[in-house]
Amino acid sequence: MPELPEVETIVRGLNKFLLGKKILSVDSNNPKSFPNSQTDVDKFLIDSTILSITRRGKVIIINLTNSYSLIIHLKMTGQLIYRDNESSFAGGHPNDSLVGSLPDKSTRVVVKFTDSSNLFFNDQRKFGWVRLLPTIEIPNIDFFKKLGPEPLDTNFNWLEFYSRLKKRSKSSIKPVLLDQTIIAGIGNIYADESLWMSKIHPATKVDKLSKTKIRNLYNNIRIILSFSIEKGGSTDRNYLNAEGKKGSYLEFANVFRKENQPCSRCGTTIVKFKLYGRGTHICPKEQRIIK
DNA sequence: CACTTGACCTGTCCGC
DNA sequence: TGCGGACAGGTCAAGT
Repeated sequence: MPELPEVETIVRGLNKFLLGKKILSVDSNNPKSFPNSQTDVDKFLIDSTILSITRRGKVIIINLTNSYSLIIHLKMTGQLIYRDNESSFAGGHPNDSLVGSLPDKSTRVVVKFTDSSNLFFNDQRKFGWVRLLPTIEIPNIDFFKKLGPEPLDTNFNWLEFYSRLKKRSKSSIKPVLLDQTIIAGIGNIYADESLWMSKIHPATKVDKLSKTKIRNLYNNIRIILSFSIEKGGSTDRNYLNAEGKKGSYLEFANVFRKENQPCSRCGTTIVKFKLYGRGTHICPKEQRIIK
């Protein structure tokens, strides 16, 4: 589900609400969603305080005052929703949200704070997870050790993007963009959107792309991710921000979920097909495979 | 090794 | 209305 802009939006929201809150309890009904034991919870979570909340790729990191952290991967359908008390959901337009009162049947983990506010981890498909780690060990876990650079980092320049892509010169560009070890944070929506903007067919082999094309793709990835953050991310089905509200990027999307609609640049009908198991959207006129 | 497919889950939608 | 199948924003593991 959530890609970089959605996760970034959630992290910004959590930073508004959670800093300085003290944990009263953590409960889970599914060991896959939260594998740590009650002993760990008692020892490392109860009475600790939220120090900071950050993001790396699509992973959320909640740092606690006792040198432990909660790391959270939302995968396809995960949500992290803050409620300051049970009645707070009464406000807000129904169209702004996809959830009613919490917890509900998709709730996998509940973090209660001493001021009676709650953080709910909802996850329909149970792919996502929350886990507790010593803060200092985070960079050492496999996922983070292998994770590629942040596309919006000011130190990440197009030449680095170019050299990282070249490590996969024989494979198609789309699965390379989705490979988190090459570049962090891009998922199916923003891969399709950036390839459309760059007029590149997603099945084009990396070694068929010119330096100019790759530089252009690098620029477009950064433009699209930044723009989506401004719009609060994309709500396709399940995504909600920390306040339980939708993002509006898809109203501005050019190809994702736009099949059978005209291309905004040339009017050709947008086509959807399956590529390496992922739904893929292109303008068939402008995005051609270079042989 | 590098690429590709299936598995992990639940829910919804679409066609018959 | 019921039922089967396809599909869904992500990653792994296991094939080839």
